[in-house]
Amino acid sequence: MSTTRPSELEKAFDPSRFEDRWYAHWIALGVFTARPASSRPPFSMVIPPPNVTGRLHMGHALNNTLQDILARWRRMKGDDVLWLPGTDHAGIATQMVVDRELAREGTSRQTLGREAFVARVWTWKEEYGGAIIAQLKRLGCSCDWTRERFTMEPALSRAVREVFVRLYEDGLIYRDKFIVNWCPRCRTAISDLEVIPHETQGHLYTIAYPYSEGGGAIEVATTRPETMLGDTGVAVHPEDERYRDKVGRTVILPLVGRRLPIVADAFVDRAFGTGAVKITPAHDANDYAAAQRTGLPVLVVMDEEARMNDNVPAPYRGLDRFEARRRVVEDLKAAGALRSVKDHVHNVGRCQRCQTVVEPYLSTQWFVRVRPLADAAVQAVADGRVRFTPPHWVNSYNEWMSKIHDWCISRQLWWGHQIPAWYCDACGHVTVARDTPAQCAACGTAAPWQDPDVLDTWFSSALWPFSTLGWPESTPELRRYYPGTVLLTAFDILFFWVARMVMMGLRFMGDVPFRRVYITGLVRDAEGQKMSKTRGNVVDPLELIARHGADAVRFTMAAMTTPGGADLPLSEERMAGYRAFANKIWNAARFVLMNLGEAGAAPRPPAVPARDALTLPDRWILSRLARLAADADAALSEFRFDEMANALYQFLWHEYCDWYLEMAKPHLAAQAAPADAARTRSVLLHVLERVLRLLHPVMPFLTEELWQRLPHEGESIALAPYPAPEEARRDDEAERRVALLMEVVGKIRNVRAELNIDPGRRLPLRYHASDDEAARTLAGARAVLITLARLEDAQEASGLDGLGPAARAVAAGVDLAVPLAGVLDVGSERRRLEREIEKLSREREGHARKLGNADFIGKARPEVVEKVRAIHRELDEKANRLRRTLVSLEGTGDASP
RNA sequence: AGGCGCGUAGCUCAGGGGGAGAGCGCUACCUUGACACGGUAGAAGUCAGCGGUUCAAAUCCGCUCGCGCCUACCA
Repeated sequence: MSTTRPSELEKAFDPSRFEDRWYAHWIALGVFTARPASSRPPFSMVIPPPNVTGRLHMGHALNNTLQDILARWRRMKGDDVLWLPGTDHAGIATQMVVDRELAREGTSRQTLGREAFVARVWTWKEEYGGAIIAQLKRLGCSCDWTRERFTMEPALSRAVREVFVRLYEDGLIYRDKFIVNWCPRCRTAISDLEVIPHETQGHLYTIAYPYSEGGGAIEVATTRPETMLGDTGVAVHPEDERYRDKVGRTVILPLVGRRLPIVADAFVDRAFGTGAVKITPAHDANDYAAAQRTGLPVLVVMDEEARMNDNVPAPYRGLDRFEARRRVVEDLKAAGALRSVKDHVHNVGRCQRCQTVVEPYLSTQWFVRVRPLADAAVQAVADGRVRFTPPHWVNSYNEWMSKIHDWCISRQLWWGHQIPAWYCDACGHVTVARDTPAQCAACGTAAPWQDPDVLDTWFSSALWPFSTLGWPESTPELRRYYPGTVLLTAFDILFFWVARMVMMGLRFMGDVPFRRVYITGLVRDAEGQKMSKTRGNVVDPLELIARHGADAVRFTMAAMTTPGGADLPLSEERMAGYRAFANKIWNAARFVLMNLGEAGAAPRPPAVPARDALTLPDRWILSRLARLAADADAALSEFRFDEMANALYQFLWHEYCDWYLEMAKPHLAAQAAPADAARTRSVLLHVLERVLRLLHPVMPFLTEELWQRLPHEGESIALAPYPAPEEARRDDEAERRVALLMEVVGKIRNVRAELNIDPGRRLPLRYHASDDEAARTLAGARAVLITLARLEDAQEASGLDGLGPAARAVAAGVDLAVPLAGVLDVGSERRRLEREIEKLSREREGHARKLGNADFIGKARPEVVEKVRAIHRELDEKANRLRRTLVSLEGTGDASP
């Protein structure tokens, strides 16, 4: 970095000129690198690992901005921050990407074979997989890139295997034949969470199954008539009078001719449909369970792509399930077995990834027995080892945990952690081991074959908080940074990820993976619609960064984050507003630099004098700064990103720029005393330098660029301390007196605007202060008053009668008059005063009512009563003074046109 | 079917027993040597509705009405 500081900034702020440069600077300095050997308190977070195939979307922009704010804030506060980044291998998504690539080349995964395919995926990952990492850097994320992790790298794969083996040995992982959610397009099992229910207009078909011995038929209802080909029974409720005598008899399955027993099982809802249910054990989870209970046989009638297999009559073999449905319905109709077809709205589960209708399918899979893990995870939240913000998410968490089913973790994919189980053809033994076994653990036969399936990507993500720190080794990092301080993510992966990390952390580390979970809402479009490719309303954060700068994007995310965790409707207008804010700061700094004089060349900021040597505005802005420093820090401590952002916005724009800079101007003018100017510069610089530091966690690039141009100590603002509030600078008197000054200026500006007086015209001011503090304030700030209100002079008078035509106003303890001989329109002035009196009276009314209520006087807290009295007194007194003015105005009509 | 959340200015949202707030937008005026990505002044609200508690309710409680979201094996 250059050590020279150009004294003048470009007129407009242009983030593209410096963002990349400062990011490189931070990396070169090692600002983001955690120091496990440091004696500072650790602060740690793991990034929610984005898919290695992923591109940065607004959700990433939101939660990584918030994490970065915390990381930079804690780092400046002196913590040893570890923000650990990385990506996950995204089994299905990545396999699909490479599948497509192969298809374009006219080949396929099957042609290549497994080993070559996996090698090909790695090649793809090396070439394209890191895109999102570069995008996070564009956002300014201060992750420790020296510790970047990937779920498929050897160390993390080892952790996955270790966990699998231990859970298996503890009986918490088992292999079983069960109905799973099967995606016929992805040709793999998926977990309950990956099935998205879609409300769908379908049909309820009622079909007659004739009794074998004749004498009518039993009617059953179904939404999936093609499954009848796999029926092995009919069930009724054991206490259903209608069917009591039918249990034990048999019916003939239409189109197939198979004889099906009628069984009794309490799962049947007597009120639904006909009260009799066809049982298709291999293609429905409830039916499978019922079949297990009643001993009905199980018949699989579809293949892995959901085409009817050879277990169905010849005409249906090879048909896709939906084609089979049409044919079955047609044939049933022709056979006279179809009794009715009714419109029926029901939920159809679709594959989260490809939208294909999920088929409940009987297959052999690996499962995690989650009940014991879930119970422990619920307990950890109940006793406060993990705290949620906002807290209402605990309800959802608990409810999900209480209804949880075993987790199907095997996937019929090639890209992922292959399941460490080996089968022996000789004796049938299953060997589950950390290392590839040379022989069967039971019979010693050589070379058992490994299960071809891989594990759910979320299985490895669940280990992320400790696998990334070196587990199962007890590394210094693991001992120092586990559990994490905070985990920050959106609510949509609360169950997928957060809940599972808590379970695994408790199981394998004996403690929760993080103390605090901060859950954000989802970023939506400006109309509040969820962003999706199909809607075409996806906003690319990188384009926003290009248009407004990373700092404006980040500030928007922070300012829009609500404490209730509500969704964020993204408004580009608002973002443009925050870019304007960045420009405002840029120009405030520009002003300061332009007025620096030789102080600009000093290596460090000049010291600010003690209170006695300061002007009222100096004392005021320093007091406001002290308050801001305390408020911003407190806000971040409570995850109130919005409050922190708004406090900074308010201070910088409306206090520092609107008032302090303006009040400083007369002190910097050529004719001002050198000492006066020097003191003013010291305050200007001091406040700016500190507020840049307070702002740095949200707007890292802009603050670095400006800070480097000011006199400063250190190599980066990212390494500068977060300013502690300077309690000694708190100054209630200065705040009170400047408030009066602002009120007086406001009144005069109001007079000017409402009486349509040329903004450039300098006005005379006469005032009468009825209390000593007000008199001292106005006299002491005469130059300021003249500048801010554009006056020609400001003179105190013992009374304001006899001035002739003058616009009049009142502030707290001060009467104001702007003599306007020859200009004042008495009619306008009268109307203006009447409006003002009216406003004051309306405000006064509510207070008067309270004071007239004996119960209020008697029961309200005394300080409240006193406050209401004071307000009432002030409003009353102001209104009275204006009324007297109004009366005196009646005598002066000379300037009326 | 259960659960959670939300209805405050035109829009997006803070606030949460004691003078209704912010940003953007809107109106009028203004290129004043930091900034027109700017300045000054202003208009704008039955705090969804009804009832209750309280001296006092936008705020606490109950009900109603709207709107979201999550969970669930209704064939």
